[in-house]
Amino acid sequence: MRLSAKIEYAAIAVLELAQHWNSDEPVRIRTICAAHGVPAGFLVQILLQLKGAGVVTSTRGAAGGYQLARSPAEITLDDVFRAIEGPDELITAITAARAAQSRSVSVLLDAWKEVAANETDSLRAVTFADLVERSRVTSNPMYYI
Amino acid sequence: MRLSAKIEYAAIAVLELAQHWNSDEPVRIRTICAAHGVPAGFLVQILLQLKGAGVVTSTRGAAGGYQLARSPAEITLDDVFRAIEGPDELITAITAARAAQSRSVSVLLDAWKEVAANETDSLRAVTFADLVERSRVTSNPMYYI
DNA sequence: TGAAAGATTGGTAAAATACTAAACAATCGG
DNA sequence: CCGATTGTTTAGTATTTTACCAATCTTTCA
Repeated sequence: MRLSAKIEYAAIAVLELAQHWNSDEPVRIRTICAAHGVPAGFLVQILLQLKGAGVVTSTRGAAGGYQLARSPAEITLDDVFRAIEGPDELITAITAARAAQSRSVSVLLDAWKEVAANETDSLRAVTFADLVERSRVTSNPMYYI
Repeated sequence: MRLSAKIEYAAIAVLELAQHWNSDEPVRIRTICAAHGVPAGFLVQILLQLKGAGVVTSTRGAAGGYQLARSPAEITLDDVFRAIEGPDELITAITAARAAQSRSVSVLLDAWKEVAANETDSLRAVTFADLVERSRVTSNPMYYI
């Protein structure tokens, strides 16, 4: 389980948007950067990718910004992961290429696939509504509206 | 779940050694390369790393080579993973650094850790004895002594 | 002693990562 | 309609990681 900075920032950004889900006003990139110290230029790319994957929507112009494309309950860590990393496939490229030649390597390939499937399951198990809820129930001196 | 070529080769090599577990003779690098098309120079490094992690042992000199350090039943995919990638920690470096400042990010950190723990569990669930066994029970026209 | 194996060191080309910068386009308040 | 404010797009780049190769050294056994 290796997380790139890009994915970590993406999750932080989506979580921030999830906390503003009740508000109608879109959240500006600048706001997210200020809140979590994410490099602004980098976040631009990340949000564009999330938008391309249908996770967030954007509003242009003054008073513009980003919002979640759907309810936080319908967005999982897996959605963010796939938006940034692309599909789960072709990751075991070397093993897959040799599986046809060797019975034992093909068994190994199946094992890797099983592990990957498990990972997807546990990423799907976590919604951003969960995360928002968890951060509320624990004692927290800070409020958002 | 991203697998580097290094990890894939490592797993293939360990599996090859697992299949020779009954034999007393160590397996040469050249043999593994010939069997699975692993780049020889690269495999040298990989086996050294596996040796450093205590997964394999080596015998120098003529008729030397590599062997598993313990029974295939006691070696899991997780062992290979950790040997190559290092410990599971500090992978969520960015999120971890910001967790102290923000309640919500700290909740996110916990979620990432949970996913990582699940991955470790499923990697630990697969032993190389399992893999050898699976490759035997399925119909296979090729034999290894 | 000399061939055959691993051990160690040092490199390196290519790709990925983690950004930065700048010009562009859309929106809205006045 | 103007201009400030926001997102959009494209291009570039420094750094790091990846995936190796090569050469030299050390150990072992016949």
